[in-house]
Amino acid sequence: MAFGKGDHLHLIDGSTFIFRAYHALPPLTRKSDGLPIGAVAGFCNMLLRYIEGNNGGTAATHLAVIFDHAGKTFRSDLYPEYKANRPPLPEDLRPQFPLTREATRAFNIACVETEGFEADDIIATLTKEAVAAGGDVTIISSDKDLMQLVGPQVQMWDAMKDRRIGPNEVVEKFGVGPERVIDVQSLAGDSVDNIPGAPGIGVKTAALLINEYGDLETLLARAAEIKQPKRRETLLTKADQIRLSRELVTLRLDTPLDTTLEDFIIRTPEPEVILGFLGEMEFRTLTRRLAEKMGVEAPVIAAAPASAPAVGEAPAPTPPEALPFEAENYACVQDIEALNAWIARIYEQGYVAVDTETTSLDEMRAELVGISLAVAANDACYIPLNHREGTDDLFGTAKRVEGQLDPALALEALKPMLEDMSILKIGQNIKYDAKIFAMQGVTLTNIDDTMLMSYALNAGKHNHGMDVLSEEYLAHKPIPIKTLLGTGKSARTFDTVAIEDATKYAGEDADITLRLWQLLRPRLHQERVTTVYETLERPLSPVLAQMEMHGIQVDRDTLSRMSNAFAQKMAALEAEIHELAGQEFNVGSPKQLGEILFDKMGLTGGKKGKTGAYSTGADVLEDLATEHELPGRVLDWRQLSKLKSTYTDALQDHINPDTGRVHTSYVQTGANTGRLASTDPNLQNIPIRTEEGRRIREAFVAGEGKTLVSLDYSQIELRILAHVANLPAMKQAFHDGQDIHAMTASEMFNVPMEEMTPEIRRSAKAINFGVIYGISGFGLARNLRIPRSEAQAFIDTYFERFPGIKTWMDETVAYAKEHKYVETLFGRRIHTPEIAAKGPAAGFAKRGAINAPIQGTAADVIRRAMIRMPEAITDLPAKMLLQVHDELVFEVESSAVEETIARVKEVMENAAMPIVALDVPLIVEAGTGKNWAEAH
DNA sequence: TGTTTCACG
DNA sequence: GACGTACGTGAAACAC
Repeated sequence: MAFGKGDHLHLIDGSTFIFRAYHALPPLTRKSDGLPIGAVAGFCNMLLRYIEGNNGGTAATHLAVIFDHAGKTFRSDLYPEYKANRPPLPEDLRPQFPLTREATRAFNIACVETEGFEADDIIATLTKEAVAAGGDVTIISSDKDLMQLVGPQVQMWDAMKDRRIGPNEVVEKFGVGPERVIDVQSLAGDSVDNIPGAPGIGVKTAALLINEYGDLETLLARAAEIKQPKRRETLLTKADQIRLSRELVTLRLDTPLDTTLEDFIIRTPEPEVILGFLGEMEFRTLTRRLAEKMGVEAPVIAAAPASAPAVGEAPAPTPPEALPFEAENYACVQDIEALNAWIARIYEQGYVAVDTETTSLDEMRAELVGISLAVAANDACYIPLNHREGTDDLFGTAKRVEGQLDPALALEALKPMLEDMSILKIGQNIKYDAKIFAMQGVTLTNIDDTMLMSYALNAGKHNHGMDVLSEEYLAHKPIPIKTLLGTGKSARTFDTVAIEDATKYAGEDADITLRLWQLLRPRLHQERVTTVYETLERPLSPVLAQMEMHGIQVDRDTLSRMSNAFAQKMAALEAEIHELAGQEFNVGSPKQLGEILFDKMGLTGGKKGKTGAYSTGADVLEDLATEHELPGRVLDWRQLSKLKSTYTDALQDHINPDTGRVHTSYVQTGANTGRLASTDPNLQNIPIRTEEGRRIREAFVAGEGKTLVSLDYSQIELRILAHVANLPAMKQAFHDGQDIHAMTASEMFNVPMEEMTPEIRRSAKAINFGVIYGISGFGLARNLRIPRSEAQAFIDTYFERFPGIKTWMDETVAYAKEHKYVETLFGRRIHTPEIAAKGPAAGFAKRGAINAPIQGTAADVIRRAMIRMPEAITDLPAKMLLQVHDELVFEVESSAVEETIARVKEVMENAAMPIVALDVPLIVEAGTGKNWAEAH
């Protein structure tokens, strides 16, 4: 295809990139052989940033990087002094030039240079060609010499300053439009390039003259008319010099080239090639970043020096030494000199394990008691800040323990290090510590989290708390916190722990964290889950921290009124139940209820399980409701009891007195599939399915002048199923925007869509969900309350009509059996150690293996959306507050609701891209209101 | 501390 | 052939 109208050529001025990179970065050298590579690193970084969208807001169809050729150019022949007073090339830059060419080619970008010409001439020639062909051009450079090329089809883009250069910017710079830039430059000359111009005339005067006379030739011809004697004299006597200058500054439009515009068509980089090159250069961060971008595993690169990691580079952990723990080795930091010495050591090393000790697990109410740091095994310290004497006086003001650093002073000293992007802060569940620090005005940046590493590595194998990890990986049982604080009613808070004990405990926590990091970091690579950790875990942690700290406003009065109403209704029901039972008993006790129902009243039903107690679950009571009035009343009572105790009562206790809001905690490692869990309180199970329960959502409100906006994925798990199991009929239905359950029903029962009844649709819906859960005849039968044989017949029909399902399920189970794990589309691994089990456990493991890739992929999708969200809405008065698996809730200034919805939708619907291109569209639906009931 | 129940996706 | 069973969570109350 010939280059032409509609095409857009981007020309990157390679020299600008190289010099900028060289001067912007410290003189980095390759670890293995000392080769200077700072400019190459910066160059690659800039190319990557360009690829990531720092391109002037215009997408290129064609792209090339243009370089200056080494050696003399035709300009030196014209004027030997041309560029003669340039400073010599730095020694360590010269060997990097060929490497930048190699880098460009490794990115699969065309690379152009021509002997005897400058990059600017090539750019000019290519620009002319592209314009003649009817295309558009963006020149990525800030070089003023290129401004003469700007025109209706040609713009420049200053990538460093993120600034477009069009005709207006040219006028700003030269006082004339692009077409007269050459004339002005010819007069004004250029000291950097050593172009003589007209002595005594600068850009200002030159522009003045050109604007007055129209162009350079006219000016020179009519120079005698100029009033100012000096200017007149100069123009008359230096006309030759000015014309020479014009030749020097005029870019050549006829540079010989052995490539054509078509050669510059955009090409995707080959992962092996570009990652190979970056690996060879030993650019670890860049390799990782690009590998993530391309959705492939980064190759392992030799360890970087532990002493001086490059900016933004996560240093490679040194191999762990199986040293026994020596708690008595931990230092207690009690003066500023000692603290500063630790900070200096951390700067030297480039990374540190951090842990905070506080008075509460609720970060929003916790007070900072102390901080521990570890730089190596057995090399840790504890900084006590707010330890108090154990005994409160009558006013609750216990005395501060002597010999502690002033907290403000200590934090002031630590803050620069904690906020320094070049120092890696390692934590175990570091979201907690980040929030504690945030309350102190310190923003923890550049973090690693051993808990999240374990989650990426081991989801499904074991939990990821420090105790488990320490025993699993370090064969060391940490000091139980119980031994310091006690349990139950007599439990103390950490601030009353003796500093000596606290030092051992806190020092150990930091020590363990550091050792875990040393072990787990390299395993991410070995187990091929670096991408999961880097793209789905590490960046989510700060996003969650922000959401949790914002919290959501909850109206206490609304809840309180509901509680009272529920209490009254419950009392009435209770009396009725006792009446029906003929005796008083604890309605909330399943055991007592079972005895009343089955022993006393003789209703039919069975015992259950190891405890031998009657089962009185909702399904059982619903069946019994046809025989007797009592079970129905109990169901009503239970519903109210649940709503009151779990929601209307408990939520009030969770309203933070300072903020008036409820701050949940998301557990990133809570669900093996990649889903989040929400605790203290759980805001992911606020009622909605019954009208009475749904009203609890009315208590979740937007602030003054704000609106709650809820956006949720429509049928995301079924869409993912359609994609992974490759179900053409279902994919088509999603493309057509059909009612998916009705479509399934129509397909299964041969009922035309127009004749669909709610009853048939309901069955199909149950089967659709059943499939996601690893369908079984028994389960479906119970759910639909139909005979098992009938349920099995449904399933058989389903598998017949959607043949991809069975194949996919079998393949998935086989994969799990072979690998002992399954994967989401994004590479998240969920281990299935039980898959080989015999007996009932086998069924569980099978269904889990089938469900995990679907639920997990959906979880990955919304995670990706959440990670991108802060930047997408950064300029809007909108805050992301809650996540409920397939729903995100925002609080937005009412005037910005529409814009927010548009932006959020965009991010959510495209969240799988570019790593995964689903065969079905992801659709997001939005709702708004003053409260969550209205918004959902 | 373990079990049962039930709220959500 | 029997086992038992829909997937993933958290919180509250009861029972021991």
